Amino acid sequence: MNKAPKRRSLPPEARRKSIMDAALVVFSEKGFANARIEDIARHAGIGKGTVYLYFPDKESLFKSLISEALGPLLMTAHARLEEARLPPRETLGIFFDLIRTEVLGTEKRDLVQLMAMEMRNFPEIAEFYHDTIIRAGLALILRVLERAEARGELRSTAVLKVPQVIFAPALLSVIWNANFARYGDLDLDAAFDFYLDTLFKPAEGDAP
Amino acid sequence: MNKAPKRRSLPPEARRKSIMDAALVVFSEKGFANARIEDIARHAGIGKGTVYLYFPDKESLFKSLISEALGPLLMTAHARLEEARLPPRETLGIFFDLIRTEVLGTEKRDLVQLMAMEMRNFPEIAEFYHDTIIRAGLALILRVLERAEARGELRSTAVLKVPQVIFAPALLSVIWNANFARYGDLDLDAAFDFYLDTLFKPAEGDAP
Amino acid sequence: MNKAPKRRSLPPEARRKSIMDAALVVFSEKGFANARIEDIARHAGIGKGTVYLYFPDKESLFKSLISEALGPLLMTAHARLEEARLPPRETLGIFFDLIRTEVLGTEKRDLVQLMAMEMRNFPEIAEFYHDTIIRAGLALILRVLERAEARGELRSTAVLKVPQVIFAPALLSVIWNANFARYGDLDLDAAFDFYLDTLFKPAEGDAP
Amino acid sequence: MNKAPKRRSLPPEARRKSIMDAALVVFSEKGFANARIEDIARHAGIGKGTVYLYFPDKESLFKSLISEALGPLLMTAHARLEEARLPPRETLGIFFDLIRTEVLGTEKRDLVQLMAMEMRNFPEIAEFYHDTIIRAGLALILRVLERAEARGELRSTAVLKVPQVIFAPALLSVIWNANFARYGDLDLDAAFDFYLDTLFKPAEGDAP
DNA sequence: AATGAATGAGGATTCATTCAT
DNA sequence: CATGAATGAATCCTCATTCAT
Repeated sequence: MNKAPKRRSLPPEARRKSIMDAALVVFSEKGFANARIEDIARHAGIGKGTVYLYFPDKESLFKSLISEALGPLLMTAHARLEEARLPPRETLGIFFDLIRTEVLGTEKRDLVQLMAMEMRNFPEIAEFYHDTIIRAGLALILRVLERAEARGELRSTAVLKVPQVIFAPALLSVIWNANFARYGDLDLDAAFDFYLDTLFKPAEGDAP
Repeated sequence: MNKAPKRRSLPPEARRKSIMDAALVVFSEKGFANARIEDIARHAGIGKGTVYLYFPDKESLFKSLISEALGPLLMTAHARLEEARLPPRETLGIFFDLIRTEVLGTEKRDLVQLMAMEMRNFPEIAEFYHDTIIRAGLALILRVLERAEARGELRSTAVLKVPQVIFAPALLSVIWNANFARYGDLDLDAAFDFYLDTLFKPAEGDAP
Repeated sequence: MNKAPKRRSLPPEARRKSIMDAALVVFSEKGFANARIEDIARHAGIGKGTVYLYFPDKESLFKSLISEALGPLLMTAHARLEEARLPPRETLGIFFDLIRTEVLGTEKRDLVQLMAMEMRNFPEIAEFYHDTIIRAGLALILRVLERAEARGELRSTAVLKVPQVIFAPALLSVIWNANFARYGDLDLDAAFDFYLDTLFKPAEGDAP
Repeated sequence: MNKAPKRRSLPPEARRKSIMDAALVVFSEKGFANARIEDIARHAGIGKGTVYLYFPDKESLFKSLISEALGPLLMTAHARLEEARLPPRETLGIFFDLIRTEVLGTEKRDLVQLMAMEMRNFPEIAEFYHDTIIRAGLALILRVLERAEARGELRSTAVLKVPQVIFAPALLSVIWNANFARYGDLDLDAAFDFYLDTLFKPAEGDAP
């Protein structure tokens, strides 16, 4: 005569994943402070208490979300860009494509937006993100730019002092779409094209 | 049923201002949700209840902060840029200077950061900001870019489809400095130089 | 060069009265707990602090209101009823008339309603009211009823055990009109007629 | 960011009931405005927050209290009086008995007192109460009185214009006992007897 | 393991009261 | 005398967290 039919579906790792998926949705929509654990649980189709079997508290859930999802990001990029020894312009083109398809085109976009919103409140996240992703990403980009400079293809050396600016359009896009989508989307392709068009001189030997 | 010490002082407008100043500090540091009215009051050197003599509630205080400080921003820019019929590149240079000195160099920087953080939670603010500042700002920039294009000075016409990208470095700077300042400031001058260098062709008749 | 034009109109006793008038209005409308001192002050056309020059606190104001207005009530009645040695039925008729014109027809009606509402929260008021008004009023009525009984005019001696019931229609009227006036007023005249018609037998020697 | 002991126990409907019981006690004692949710919780032997699991806010709790307890009141009366086609005097006698045993003799008495106190502040309650109870009650009584009149048993037809007066002794009793019990209870039996004795003529054919 | 009822710390807001002007 | 800006105690309500089932 069992009364509570105790669901027992997902294996633990999958359950953990489904909670993080739900958390991404809810945190993205409301921000950390306004997201209620109960909402996340409901989204994941589980009870409130269950969340605490997988994460010690709300903050941990949030931090896990950020680090586990954004961590692997650069791996791919790095590998793919380093191996192919393409001309800088093509390399950057591929990089932009990666950003577009691997981040902005997926729900990871929401994570980036979340980070921009909440980093201020979670310095450890900022630190983790900086040490793990930013630093490596900037180094990666910087190497490409320096190669371009070495080949005399860089139109302005100023960019070597702010490699971060390469990420500006992506950041802009995330923030714009999160807040102003209803007034018209931002044309990300145009933004990337603009960068590619202006950053590099035409390939050697092209028309003057 | 209460006691109550006392303290008379500031004229009402000054008091209101001092509350908004304190609010900017506290909201910037903690974000809207984590800022306690009592903190703001203490920062302003007044009692909790006094805040409510000047603002009906926490949200109003926040919104007033945003709208009263950012509202007048574009006025100046617009006036100054339109009157001076300078070449596009110079015009944009002045514009960047304005951003640097009037926004990023002042505490308004914190407001922009606050907006980027909280707009998601306050759609009315996003709307107000879009209608009041963004739209006008984009139109302003677009006119400059189109003038440049008409003069054949634009290196890539792609930017005409995303005038927002002109603001990307400023946004990046705000977010970077808010979160990663301790890892080294972002070189905003270099970013602006980079834009100016690559956006425009050398003036007509210059050396090839 | 005076800046504040310091009003200085009413003499102190009149000022005190005007505050109590305002208090009656506001307390009646909102009840003690929901009435704000500031509302009362505004009603009286004075500043908030001025109220405290005449009453030490909100509760005192309320109590003064009750006791000073209801206190003198019975004086009149007593005097008028005792002196005129009319038959009981006429005496009670006059008494009902007094209630109608001196209480229910004036703003004192609101005071009675206020009392019915707030006595529970102010036992001292209940005590004062009981000792000052109720006891005397019941004694007065009881004497009339006993005179009627002595003359063999009382239809039921049960009323001698609950003289309070003589006041029931007045109380009912106050509460009904305070809460249900919009659904139609209560016919107070009919209620008093009903009492007079049923309480007493027809005068001695009348037709069977 | 919180701790939390525990305690499991009552089934939900019982828990809800226990909160309403506690609420009746506390609201009756202090009135709506002065009752603290925490007091009610403590009375019910539960934590503050638990109240909010069963009622969205203080006002809802109060309104539920009123409507759920007083709503069913008339059902009984109506049924019992209509079915038994007794003479008017007996019918009214039964009605008074019902009031005495079903209302004044139970804690519902406190509810009536609460209503008399708070209706002013909650017009919706007044409306609900009027539409649900009062109207039906008055119609019920009126029918009895009219039957009496048709049978020539009514001593004064004035009562047909204020059937509310039939409830006056009950109301008086509630208010008296709530406020002046310590000075001696009101003799409710005498009051009802008085009404029954005077309202109706002796049954037809009795001695003159 | 999973649940959700129960808890109480935390923070927004109100308003009686004081007192500098 | 009069004023109303300033104060902070008091209370409602939310929601992260716990734990009996």
